[in-house]
Amino acid sequence: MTQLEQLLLLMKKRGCRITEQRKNILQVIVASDNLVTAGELAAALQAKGAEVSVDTVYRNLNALSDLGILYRLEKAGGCSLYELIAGEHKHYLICKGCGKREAILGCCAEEHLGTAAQKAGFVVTGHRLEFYGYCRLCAEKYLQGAEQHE
Amino acid sequence: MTQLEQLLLLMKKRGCRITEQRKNILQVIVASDNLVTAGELAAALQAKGAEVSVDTVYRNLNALSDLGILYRLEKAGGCSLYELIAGEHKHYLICKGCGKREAILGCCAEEHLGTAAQKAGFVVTGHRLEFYGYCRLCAEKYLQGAEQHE
DNA sequence: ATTAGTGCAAACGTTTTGCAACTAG
DNA sequence: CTAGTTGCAAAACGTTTGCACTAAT
Repeated sequence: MTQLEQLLLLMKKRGCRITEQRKNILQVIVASDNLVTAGELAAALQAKGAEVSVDTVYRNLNALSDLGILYRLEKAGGCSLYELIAGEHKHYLICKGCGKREAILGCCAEEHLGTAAQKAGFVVTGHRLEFYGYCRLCAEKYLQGAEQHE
Repeated sequence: MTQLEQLLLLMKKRGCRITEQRKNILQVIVASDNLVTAGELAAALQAKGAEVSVDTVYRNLNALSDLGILYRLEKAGGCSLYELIAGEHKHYLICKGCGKREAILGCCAEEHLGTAAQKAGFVVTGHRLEFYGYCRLCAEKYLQGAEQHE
């Protein structure tokens, strides 16, 4: 069973109907290394010849997020990233030059939880850790010794 | 010398003119625990009787970010948080119930850098670590044992 | 046949921009 | 004086929503 079939089955189990649009959307997500923005998704669908309106894209991304199938990661400029929750916990290197994302393994954040967070009576439901910078290719173009907190 | 005076001096040094609007904007930021959204800032300015148009607020927030005086933290729904870079490195607990932010001290992210990031030829210029959840008060309202990756 | 899902179009809220008037230096 | 800054208005952007229509079950 392919990953796509698995996802469709999961949606069906949760009471969702399987439409052509949903097949196409999930197919593109899977083909995009399980990580896309709404814009990329819409463009990929169009390139693919699959007619899916923008609002349907958003509605499905939200539905999939609500179902816990996608994880929504808000990004600069309001272009959220949507990632298939494949079970493993990931964080990203995000290139400020070309926008490329690269997953990094492991997570150092859990240790933090024991300390300040719970001490403040705060119930932590999730977290987010991203590194910003320049990938190998973009570093050549942009390197000027500048360093910013971001 | 107050923090406000320091900031104004810093802007002047960078070739910026000191206007009434800028004084007011910086004053509100300092008074807001060095952390505001554009919306909060505009509201606080109005409440204060300082007439500053929205676009001026945004232009200045961006200018201050470009100058490296403010750090812009993008948030869900496009309501960015702007934080004075006071030298110290901070991360936040962000309440999904009331939107309250609470700073947490220390940072575990640096250790991560040595590993995957640089190994991938990635030049890291900054990072971001936030914890999401519910503060003591909101936890009472929202607690249903639900846990989401976010 | 029933109801979830779709496309259209129009709206939303945040943020950005062109332009003419203003003002700090 | 003059370049930087402002306010206005209008637009851009990503995203959401109401509605009638379509299609999956």
